[in-house]
Amino acid sequence: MAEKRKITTPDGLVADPPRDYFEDVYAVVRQVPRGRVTTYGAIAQYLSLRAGARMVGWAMSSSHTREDVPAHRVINRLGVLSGKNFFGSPTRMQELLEAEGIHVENDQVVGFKELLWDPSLELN
DNA sequence: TACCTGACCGGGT
DNA sequence: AACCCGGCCAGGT
Repeated sequence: MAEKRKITTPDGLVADPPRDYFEDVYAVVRQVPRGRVTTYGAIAQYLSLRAGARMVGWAMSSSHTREDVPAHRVINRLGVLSGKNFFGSPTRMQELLEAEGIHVENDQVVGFKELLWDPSLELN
């Protein structure tokens, strides 16, 4: 996993360098265990991304070519499959989750709070 | 340039 | 949970 780093702007503000946090995001997603899920916000918080959870979603939208990134395990804070339209078919994301024993009802992971894998708690 | 939208989120109501 | 709001910032128009 790439080193977390900060840059300082001429204004003296500390910020994340633009754009290159994509790889950091993928590195975290690759560590989400089978049968567990994580959220955009949890990833953003773990990486201290100033850009926030929204840009984690942006990073994920560019991950479709990466077979080694289990993008289906990333859901929103309410347990909803908000990214399902970025998978081949409308049901693909759900099918991938169910293949891991995760139950989905109405585009929402059943019992997602118990299945949540928070990198801030699980990683060092 | 200005405005809009979006795999988002936390806080307030 | 639901709704609204402001904050976040990359791309498109």
